[in-house]
Amino acid sequence: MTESGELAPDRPIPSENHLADEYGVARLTARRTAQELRERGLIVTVRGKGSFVVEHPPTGAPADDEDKPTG
Amino acid sequence: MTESGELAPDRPIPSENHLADEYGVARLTARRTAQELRERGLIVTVRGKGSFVVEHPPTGAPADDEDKPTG
Amino acid sequence: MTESGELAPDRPIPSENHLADEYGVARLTARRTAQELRERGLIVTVRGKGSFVVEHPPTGAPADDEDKPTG
Amino acid sequence: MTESGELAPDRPIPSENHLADEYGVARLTARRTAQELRERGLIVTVRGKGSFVVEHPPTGAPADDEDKPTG
DNA sequence: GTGGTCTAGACCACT
DNA sequence: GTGGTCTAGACCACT
Repeated sequence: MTESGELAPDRPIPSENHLADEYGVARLTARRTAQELRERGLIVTVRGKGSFVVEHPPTGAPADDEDKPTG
Repeated sequence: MTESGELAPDRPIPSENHLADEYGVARLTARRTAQELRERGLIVTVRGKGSFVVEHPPTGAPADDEDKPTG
Repeated sequence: MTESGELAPDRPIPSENHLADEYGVARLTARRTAQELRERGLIVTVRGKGSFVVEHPPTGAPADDEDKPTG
Repeated sequence: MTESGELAPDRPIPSENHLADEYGVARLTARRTAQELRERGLIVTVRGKGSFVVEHPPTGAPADDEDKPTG
């Protein structure tokens, strides 16, 4: 999983500035990408620290969409 | 008034380092909190000594917002 | 008035990142400088836009230090 | 020169807090030690960064004691 | 051993 | 692509 520059668990992903710089995109674009990964549960973000790959990502239940069943 | 962890007049509040440690935040964040208490007149800060609770804090007139009524 | 690098009214001053880079200081330090100019009424700051020189700055009456003479 | 835990050129020396912790002395004591090394030209200190060992320390001319001869 | 201020660098809110 | 705020951690001023 880490052979071709992919991300490893418990390692910080490159910062928003770095990603923006690296891929020649706007910081907002980098931010949106991180936001999407976060919503999918693939990374967790800590203010002032960075974003980190989660070890066991969920298989399809984003935090914001979950619906507690009444029964 | 001091039974449940509340602050007592003329007693130093926990230091910035202690508060940062206690609440798991950076020292700068703890400093900002102290700064707010200072602006509200609730504590006074002495360099090299600590911050102290004032005995008779203002009842609702922060330095920048005060409005002297005419009547 | 703008010949030797001085600031012009209604023009943004260099960004915090630029100033930090220019003078070799941390961004927080550049921010503190801007904060002082703001408190003196020399610039106004708009989030996401920048800081701008005011046209008619106060002539010497900072909010906290002003002393109305009786005579 | 680096065999028994001694300091290496261009490497930061342990911080004041670390030294104080390591040797069980007060921070003030650690600070005074660093100050003496600084006065002897053995280390240079950068605010917010740390103190660094100089490569070619002077052989006996501390910065504060030097006397410019008039002749 | 406290509060004061700095470096470095991260994400956040907004335009 | 700006200003806002945070983490982490260094030395400084003072008592």
